[in-house]
Amino acid sequence: MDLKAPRGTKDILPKEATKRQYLERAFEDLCHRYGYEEIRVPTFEYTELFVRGVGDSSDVVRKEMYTFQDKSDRSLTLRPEGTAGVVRAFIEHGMASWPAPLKLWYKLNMFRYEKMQKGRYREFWQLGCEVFGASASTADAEVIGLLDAYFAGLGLEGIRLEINSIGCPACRETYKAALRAYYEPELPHMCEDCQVRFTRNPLRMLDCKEDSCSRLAEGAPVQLDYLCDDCKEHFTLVRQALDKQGIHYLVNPRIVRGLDYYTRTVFEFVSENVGTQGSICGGGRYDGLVHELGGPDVPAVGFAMGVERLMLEMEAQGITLVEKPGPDLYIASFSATSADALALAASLIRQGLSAETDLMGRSVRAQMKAADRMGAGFILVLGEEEVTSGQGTIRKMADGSEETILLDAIGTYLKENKEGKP
RNA sequence: GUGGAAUUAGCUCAGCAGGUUAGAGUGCCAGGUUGUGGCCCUGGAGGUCACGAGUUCGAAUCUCGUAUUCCACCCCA
Repeated sequence: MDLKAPRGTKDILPKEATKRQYLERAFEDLCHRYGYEEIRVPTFEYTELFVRGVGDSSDVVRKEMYTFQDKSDRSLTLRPEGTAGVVRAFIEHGMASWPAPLKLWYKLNMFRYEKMQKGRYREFWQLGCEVFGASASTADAEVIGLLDAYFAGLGLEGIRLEINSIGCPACRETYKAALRAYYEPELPHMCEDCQVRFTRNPLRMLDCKEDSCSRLAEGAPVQLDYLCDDCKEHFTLVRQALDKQGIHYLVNPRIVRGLDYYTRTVFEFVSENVGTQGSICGGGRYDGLVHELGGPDVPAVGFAMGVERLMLEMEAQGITLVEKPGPDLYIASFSATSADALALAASLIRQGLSAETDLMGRSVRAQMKAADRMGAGFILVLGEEEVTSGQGTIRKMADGSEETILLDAIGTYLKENKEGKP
């Protein structure tokens, strides 16, 4: 083998695909019951979209994008996240004139050029939701509630919800001023990066991992204390709406999301089981993004959840998902009757059942073993006798009981005797 | 981008003070009365010991490089 899947990518083999289908269907079903509709957007966009949307001060844009030139020399980028593309589509198709609110969900693969680690890949999948047009706190609380319901429905426990408010552009300025006032006297003792951050974006000083800087950060003022009245009220109402749904959360004033477009509410669902950082899902409100990308002034809130991390969490909590069910009937045959067996299987499948036959030319004994291994509900040996007489013996694999049956009646018989039917 | 660890059959791993044809479990295939499963028994296929150099009479075992994965930073899903 000299060719491998590219670094950071992986094949999703049938066993894992089955698990993913389960998670995805549960999500889709829940979204539909909440009134969300699916949207699919292109795998790549013009690079400019992400630079303007996600923000050129974010790590994602600065060093993690898969960017390339196409044959007409346009710069394109494989999407590193979903929101920017969805917002672009929202604007491009005039969705602001659609009945509001517009509630969308998506299932998309994302691409980020990063160093590999557990729960971190260069191609990964996200399930997400976006709500456009609703500025009310209940929209924030709805998407969070949807996630809470999703995790609960999967049987997951102990995933911690952390929320914060980072205010609107107006109160963020007030906060930046407070930060600068706090840091200014200490500036000479801080690292070079922070000297630059001080003027460009003091918020990032809070993130600095230099010992001296991080010690200072502990005593730094917190955005929550500098919210304007509107933002403060919004945050209070979000919390109340969460309380009424019985959702537990932790206010974490230190949550600083990695993408630049967030306003007011930001939140994360975190766990100890999915790698160093533990974030399974992140989201928040982004009231300014649609306008910033050239659209009307439409508020929005949403989230994205990492499917691979979700799967790690499921595994860590010991939640096993149902395996692929075996066929309702396995029809064993001989070389002389293999085509008859195939025809019988095809007929049953057209009746809505599942059936398989041997494609390997194996002995009946080997076919029995195969049927058992794949978890077939019933088995029927179809030899020349059976084909001639039009009847055969059907055996229930679970207990070995057998019945003589007309071949024409098998469909009806199986429907009446399948698992789950009395 | 910085540092550390790992890499032997499909999978999980043993082997290594360097020495003839590289092992186990599991999985896979076949057989155990010519038309019958789950247990059990027997046999078989499957590895250029990640790749490439080097040291050596001789390397899966030592050294260096490359790749991949994992872990810690960084950051995010």
